[in-house]
Amino acid sequence: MKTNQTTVKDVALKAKVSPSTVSRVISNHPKISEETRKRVLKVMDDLGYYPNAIARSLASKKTGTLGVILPNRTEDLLLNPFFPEALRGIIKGAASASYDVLLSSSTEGKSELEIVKTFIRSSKVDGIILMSSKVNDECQEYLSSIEFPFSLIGSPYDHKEKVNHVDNDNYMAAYELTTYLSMIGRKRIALIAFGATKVFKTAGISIPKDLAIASFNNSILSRYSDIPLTSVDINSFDLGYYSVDLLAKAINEGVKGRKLIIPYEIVKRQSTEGEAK
Amino acid sequence: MKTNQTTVKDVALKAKVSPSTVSRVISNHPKISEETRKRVLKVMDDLGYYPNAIARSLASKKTGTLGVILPNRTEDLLLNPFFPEALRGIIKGAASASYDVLLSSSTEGKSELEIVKTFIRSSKVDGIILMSSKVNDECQEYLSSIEFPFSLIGSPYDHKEKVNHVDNDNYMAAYELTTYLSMIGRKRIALIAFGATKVFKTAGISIPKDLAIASFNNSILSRYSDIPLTSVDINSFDLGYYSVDLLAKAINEGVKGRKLIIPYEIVKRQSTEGEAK
DNA sequence: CTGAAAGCGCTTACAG
DNA sequence: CTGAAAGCGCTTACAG
Repeated sequence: MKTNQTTVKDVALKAKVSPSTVSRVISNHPKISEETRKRVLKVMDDLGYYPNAIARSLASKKTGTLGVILPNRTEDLLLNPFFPEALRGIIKGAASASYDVLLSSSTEGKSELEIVKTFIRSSKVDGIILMSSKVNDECQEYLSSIEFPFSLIGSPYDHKEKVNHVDNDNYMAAYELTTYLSMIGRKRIALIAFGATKVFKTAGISIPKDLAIASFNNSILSRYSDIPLTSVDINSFDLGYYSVDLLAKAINEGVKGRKLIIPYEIVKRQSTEGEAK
Repeated sequence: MKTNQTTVKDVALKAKVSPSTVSRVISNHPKISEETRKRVLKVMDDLGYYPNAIARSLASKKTGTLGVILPNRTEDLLLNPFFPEALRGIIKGAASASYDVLLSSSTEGKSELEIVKTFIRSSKVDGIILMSSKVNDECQEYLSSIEFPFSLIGSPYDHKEKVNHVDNDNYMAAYELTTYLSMIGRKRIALIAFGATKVFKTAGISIPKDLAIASFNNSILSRYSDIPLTSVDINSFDLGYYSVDLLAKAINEGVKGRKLIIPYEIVKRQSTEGEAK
């Protein structure tokens, strides 16, 4: 491994300026003459210089990193396309806002709250994204109480007026779905558990003839299921992407209590085809 | 937000020792008397002190962070259970080895190699995990050339003797699967693309009567598919988990070219049931 | 076993 | 527009 990385000092020396000036060029300070900027940039390039992020963090008290806590349960991560998709959105959003993403998940030994606290107390992140809202969520509580920048995917269980969050209009989605089902002549409408299609199949109930089925979240399963399921696509990628947007605003502008509604989309498939018999 | 965090200095003052001693207590230095250790620990607790990870990194040149680069393609992330599962394994392994995980993915603007370089040059990570091996992988090439600690999930495309990697014995798995299929009387065996079951269904070919199908990777789809697919479970979680193990050894002991074989498991399901007709 | 001192590589008021 | 100086919060030889 190569050691002795080149530093601002090396660049300063070779460019015949002070380290302060090099630093200002790095951070795109406006009051640098075009001439010196170019010269410094050239030297940086010649020397293959790249700023040390850790040193920058320590001096500037900004880490350029966002903390994300993943759920610990396998099923959630695997069966639910929300997590990988939202994570993709977060990574993308973070990249476009020049942030890195620090990931963790609760373990046997550590609760989500403990991870959040560790992230913050060790000064590793500028802000935190909570990927799922829970009732009595201690993370929401804690982050609110110390006023640490964070944003939430989902609906805050409390203090809605203070918590930044992105969400779908689930009420409207359910309403629209119900309306659609009743419009095609369906009378009895219920919300059920995944896996139900197999049960119905075993019980000799035909879908969509005897029973129309629709699901939330547009999972891969709804798409590739024996009978493709009508589903509400909640747009997980965007939920993730815009949660970063909100968090960045919370960090940089002190934004609080902002709410962003991500449009959903009802994807009609075979499971609700045709009229009721 | 609370500012002015308590520092080693505060602790030192109150515990009537030097900052050096506090630092040694933090890092569990062996040559500290039990007495002072206890005293310092008590003060740390009283003051709610928590070491600043950034400052530690800068001084010690260790970040306590592992870099992971995710693929950029949606399909991979969603359809392939490997990624979320392996990621879960990585996070778990990292947690148990006291590492954090820094995540990124290539974007339109940035290649995987550029991300790797940025991670390293900005001193943000101690090591890197490559989640998928590619032919002519420039990341493998680069990391090998600068001798930066990394481990690979999959088989190195080159320099096998130098690259730490975890992998399945895919050759053996394919062999075993083929043997199994031929044992149940199947004559013509082929490797096909996902989505094939629908095509066969449409074409009026019955599974497993006319055709037995088996798949690699034990995806959710194979489990919940109309006709559940026999599949090779490659144990993605373990692949992730042990890639961290290997990486930690690379970082701390300079281990190179170590290879770890993760056992696979053939999960027999309906798609290969019964004898050929 | 413990401390004083220097240093990690930046940033940022302050002054000019 | 630029520089000198102090500081961010730790760690680590070195010396005792």
